[in-house]
Amino acid sequence: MSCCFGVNGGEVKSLSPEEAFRACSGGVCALLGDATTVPRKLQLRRGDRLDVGDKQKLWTVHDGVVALCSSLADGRRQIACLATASNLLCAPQDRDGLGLWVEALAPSWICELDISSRAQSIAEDAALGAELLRIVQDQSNCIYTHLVTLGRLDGMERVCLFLADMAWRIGEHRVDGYHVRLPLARDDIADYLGLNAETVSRIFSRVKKSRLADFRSPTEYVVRDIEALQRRSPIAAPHSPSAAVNDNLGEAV
Amino acid sequence: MSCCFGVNGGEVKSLSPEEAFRACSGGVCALLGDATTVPRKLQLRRGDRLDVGDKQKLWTVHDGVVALCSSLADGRRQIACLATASNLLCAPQDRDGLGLWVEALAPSWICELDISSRAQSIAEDAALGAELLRIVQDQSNCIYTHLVTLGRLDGMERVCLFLADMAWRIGEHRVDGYHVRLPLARDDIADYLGLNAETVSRIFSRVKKSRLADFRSPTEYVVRDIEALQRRSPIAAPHSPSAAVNDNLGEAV
DNA sequence: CGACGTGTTGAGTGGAATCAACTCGCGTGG
DNA sequence: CCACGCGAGTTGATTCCACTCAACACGTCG
Repeated sequence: MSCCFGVNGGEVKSLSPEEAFRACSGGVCALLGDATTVPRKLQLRRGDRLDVGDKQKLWTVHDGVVALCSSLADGRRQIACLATASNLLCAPQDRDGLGLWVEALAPSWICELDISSRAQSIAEDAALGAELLRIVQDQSNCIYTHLVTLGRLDGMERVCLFLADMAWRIGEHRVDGYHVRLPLARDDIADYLGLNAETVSRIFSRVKKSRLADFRSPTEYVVRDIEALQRRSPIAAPHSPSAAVNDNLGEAV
Repeated sequence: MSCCFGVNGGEVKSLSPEEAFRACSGGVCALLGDATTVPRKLQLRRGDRLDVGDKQKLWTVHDGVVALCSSLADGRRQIACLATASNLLCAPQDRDGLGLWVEALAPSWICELDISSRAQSIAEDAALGAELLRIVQDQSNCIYTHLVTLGRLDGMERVCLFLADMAWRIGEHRVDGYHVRLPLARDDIADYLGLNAETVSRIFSRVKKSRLADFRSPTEYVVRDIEALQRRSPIAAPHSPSAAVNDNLGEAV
């Protein structure tokens, strides 16, 4: 079996099936992978896209940031879901008028599993089905929360929620607060939050001025009081400890 | 087993277990219901709410309009998902800071199935798990599309999408076009579309003026050219024939 | 009849988008 | 070494869309 593949022109590290399978032999991959369904381990550069197509696929993010994206005919883009290290991602089915793909927003390592070929197993193996159900539900929860964010929060609330969430997810917790290296560009943040890049930048400035977060550089910020940041948004960050019941952290890998 | 229940003060028709089971013996209810898991058939009035709680529940809408709602502490409400006759509804798990409930937006008949007690069966019965997976995925698709709507469509686009969708779902197709009796109030439409009631009303007026739909009364409109209405939105209506692949119409009941 | 709920319309405001100018860091090449 | 171009981010001026608040229209029901 050949294991070389190109991803929209991106350079993708290729592994032998054995390496790939060994590389990701925990969690879902262990449960779903077998001799015929080998997880593809992919190295993605920022901007690399993976087609969703009509196959049922599953992605495990090992490093970086990967997003579930759609775009309209005129180019408007909306990011529905962000996945960082150890998160799982699964895609809804493509719909008319809605392009749908998975995109790396930063250099990333991910593991792709095409479970279409396992349809038979899923129909027969209850444990497999239950695990898949849990994964789809987790993602559905995540999208649900984000829907409310887009429908009812204003710019400041969305940005504070985002900054707090990123601090929980990828921040380094030191004595003086959470240190975060933002791996996303302003455009990407804007497309995730349903805003535009200039507005995001402006709100970042307001956040800095109000001392809710301290931007050391365009891609680095420090949050001294994450509770205060949280309180600026009426919704709890999906990955905060208090909301951790439903996330899929720690069960992926 | 007692089968009398009150729903937030609403008058709820009570049926004997036998009646209830017989009333909804097709589709999911047949698959999931058994002697111990009897579907509750409920009659709801506009405004009646069903708690989601931490149980895994499933609702089949037989008549009316039922919505999946959340609200923020300050009262802002967002409707994530609308279900009309023969649609299925399942709820994500409740999350911090996000109230979550199922609400009838019009007088409705629904069937509620608490499948928590069947957890064991789900873990063992692959067919059951696969069916549940399909249901959750369908709903996830629906929420996903709506997320993009809220994130990237302007008021006019959202309203035209909504009007076209309702025409497909509950409109009566006559020679002169689709005749629709809107079962939702302006407030509810607004909370679904992430707008406010006055804005919805204003846009309805614009739609009428531009002849995309003809409002005969506040709750009745006729769409002569539904394709033209569709084209005003960059997203296809989830329940239009062209997007029907993913809906759950016809498989419920 | 008047009260009430629901929907419509208008005036004014505010928040985010658009368009444009500018800064900054970085890599390239003269 | 510096000039230059380039991409990313910031900031300002202006516009536009949707929200807020308020008044009014309409149908229903006591």
